[in-house]
Amino acid sequence: MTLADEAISWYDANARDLAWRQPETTPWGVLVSEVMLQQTPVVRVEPAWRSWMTRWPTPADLAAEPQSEAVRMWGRLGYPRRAMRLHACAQAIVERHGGVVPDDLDQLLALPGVGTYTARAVATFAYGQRHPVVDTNVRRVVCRAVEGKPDAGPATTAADLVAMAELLPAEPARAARASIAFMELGAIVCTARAPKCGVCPFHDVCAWRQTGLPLPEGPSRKPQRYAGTDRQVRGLLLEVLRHATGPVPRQRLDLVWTDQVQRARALAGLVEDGLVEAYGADDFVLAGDAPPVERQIL
DNA sequence: GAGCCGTGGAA
DNA sequence: TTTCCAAGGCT
Repeated sequence: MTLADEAISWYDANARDLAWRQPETTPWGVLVSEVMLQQTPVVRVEPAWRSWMTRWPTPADLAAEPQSEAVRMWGRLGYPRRAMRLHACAQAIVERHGGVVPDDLDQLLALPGVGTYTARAVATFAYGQRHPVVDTNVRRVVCRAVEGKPDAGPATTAADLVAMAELLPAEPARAARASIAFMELGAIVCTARAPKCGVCPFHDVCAWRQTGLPLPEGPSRKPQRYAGTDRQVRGLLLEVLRHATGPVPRQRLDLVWTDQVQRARALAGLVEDGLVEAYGADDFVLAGDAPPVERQIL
């Protein structure tokens, strides 16, 4: 039994029954799930994914609506630029690919919000192609089981893809299964903290385990604080604009944060990113939300 | 390549 | 309370 075989057997018996894993899920559904799962836990993604797919079952459905609706529907999943890019992605799919999610890796990579991981995930999980799919879970599992190190370094690069490629079965369908199995293993067994080695299918062959589960040496990555940062302020500003039905006066936005300098910087950043638009002299809206100016003046 | 980009739940 | 972490992407 290879590592991949072990992982697949374990996955067959232990995989979570997630909504986007149903056989009827479309490539668009897979793509939406992958974007939503970027840095957001499964438990929060599931209801959002269902709502999203019900409202916009195809890329064309989403592309036909303003970006602001995508950002609203995104709700509090976090990193709302993903909603903006997913909307742009839907438009690109309509314009470049006739509304069909492409199955070519390079064409996927060219889509907004689709990077190395997501492109490979869609090509593999939606189209059954044979590609190494390396996310943070796979990196951690391979790093521990194969290399015997407690945690993978910060950089995910070509080396990670090569390492995983060497573990993949030859047959595409099985290779895809191996990738999802490694991911699942990292998500629910070989977790970042308190790994459940007792139920791990790699228990007897894990290099990390055989060397005594050494702890990570030195300080891990820098703690990325949140409180008091521009990100928090952006979040507060966007939360107001998401719930607005019309242009929001600057004075209303002034209430969310006392530091005027930081507040202005955060708002300017949102505008520059394309999430927010100035409306008239002193109002703001979610980008794409602007009512016709004529109607406003009349 | 380091830093930035949201949010919430668990330890 | 604070810290850490969650299927990354982009500059």
